[in-house]
Amino acid sequence: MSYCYEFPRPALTVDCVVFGLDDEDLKVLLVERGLEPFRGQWALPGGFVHLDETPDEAALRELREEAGLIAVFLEQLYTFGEVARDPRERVVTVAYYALVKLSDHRVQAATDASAADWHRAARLPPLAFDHARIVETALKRLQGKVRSKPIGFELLPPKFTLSQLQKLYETILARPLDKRNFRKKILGMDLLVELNEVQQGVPHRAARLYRFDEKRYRALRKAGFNFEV
Amino acid sequence: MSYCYEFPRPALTVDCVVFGLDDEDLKVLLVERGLEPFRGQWALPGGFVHLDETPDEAALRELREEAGLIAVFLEQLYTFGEVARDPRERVVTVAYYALVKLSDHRVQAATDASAADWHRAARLPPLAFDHARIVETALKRLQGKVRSKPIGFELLPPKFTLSQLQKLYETILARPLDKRNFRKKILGMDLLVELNEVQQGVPHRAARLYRFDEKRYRALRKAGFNFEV
DNA sequence: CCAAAAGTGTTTCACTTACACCCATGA
DNA sequence: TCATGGGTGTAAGTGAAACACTTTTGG
Repeated sequence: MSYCYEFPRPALTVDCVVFGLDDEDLKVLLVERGLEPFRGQWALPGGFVHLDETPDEAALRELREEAGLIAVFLEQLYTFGEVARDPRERVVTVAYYALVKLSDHRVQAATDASAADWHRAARLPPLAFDHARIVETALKRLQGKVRSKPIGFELLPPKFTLSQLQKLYETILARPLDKRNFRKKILGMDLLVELNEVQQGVPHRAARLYRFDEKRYRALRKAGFNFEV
Repeated sequence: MSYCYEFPRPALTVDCVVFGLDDEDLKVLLVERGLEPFRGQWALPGGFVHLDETPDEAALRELREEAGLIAVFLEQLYTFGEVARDPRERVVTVAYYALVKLSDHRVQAATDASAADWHRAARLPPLAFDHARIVETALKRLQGKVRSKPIGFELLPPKFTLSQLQKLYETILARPLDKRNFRKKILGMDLLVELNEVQQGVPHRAARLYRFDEKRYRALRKAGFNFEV
């Protein structure tokens, strides 16, 4: 069976830049290509948009199929449509970026990708297609968004310390922040719940744990509050 | 002749939200549909992405063909891909927004649209497809962008008064601004060149004319300057 | 007791906001 | 001379940035 149209159509795909954060760095999830072109090279997880799904759904599905990831923060990034971005044929891709808690997800390389692994966002290997440019765009977007929306919490475990949070911002924004000013600002927003728990297993004074108060954020935002770091 | 593929493909289109500003209001360019579906209804200018052009190029081409517009500010907005957004078949559209100087462009209704006209952005007629949602998204984006980038000037004639500029921001942001503070802030940015000319043909004191200094903006931006209204 | 990170306030400066009157011009 | 918008400065408040030492804990 084949599908025929009066005019030629570009193929439509999705590609996902999945960010995770570990103790050292901001990471990006890459899969090793099993097929030509760019066989053996690293690429973003992604694939074709089916007729019965939206691009959003296609992105979620690909993340599930290629990396076993579910229920992550996902946002459309940009649509890349250079005529020659795929050497085989005309392919337009809707790019997404996603945030996952690395603490949850040890990635299992899944069915249609031969391997999936996390790479330091700051030092990625050469990527297939125009994926390097997509990652670059995603990083910029993340840097902007993380300052104006509390999406950074998607990268942390549910309970975290203020130092972890600060390090997150320092890592993503690639600049140091003042500890006292940071804590003042964050705590002043009244978005964190102070837990009666402390960090475990550290070889020094244990820090207090906090959690992000999602409901409170929604309430404040309704009342005109604007998150800004 | 027809084009056959192993798997079915969504059609890919572009749609443009073109903003213009006249003495009263922010306007959006709409075309009247000559064909089913939604025949006779207003819609955004747009059309199919050809195989030999990028979505950006397709958007520029459609603007030229449908409205006789050229060389405008154009930026990709978002890709809309709801499965049922077109009742005929699966169509994914890459939406753009554009800014034009209404002073230049009296729109000529062009070839493949039966009519094109400007409508108040705040009170649009019912639109075909999901175009109302696209316009809504474009308006929000414009409101954000106009504050963080000096794109508002694209809506004004090359020479303009500070009152015109202020009115532009008040119109787009839909809130009043303080005259003295506005002038202080804008002039303090050192982005406007004070011309030795004044407004003509007004029945009261003529205001001084300014122009936006594009080169200066690029230089300042390189040096870390951030436009913010 | 030492190393390592946690936790904590104050001052300074820049920027934002609020606010009201006189001026120039054409009709 | 009148109506209409053009043009101007100051004071108060708010938020950002700079900055260093003490505390707690495990090893």
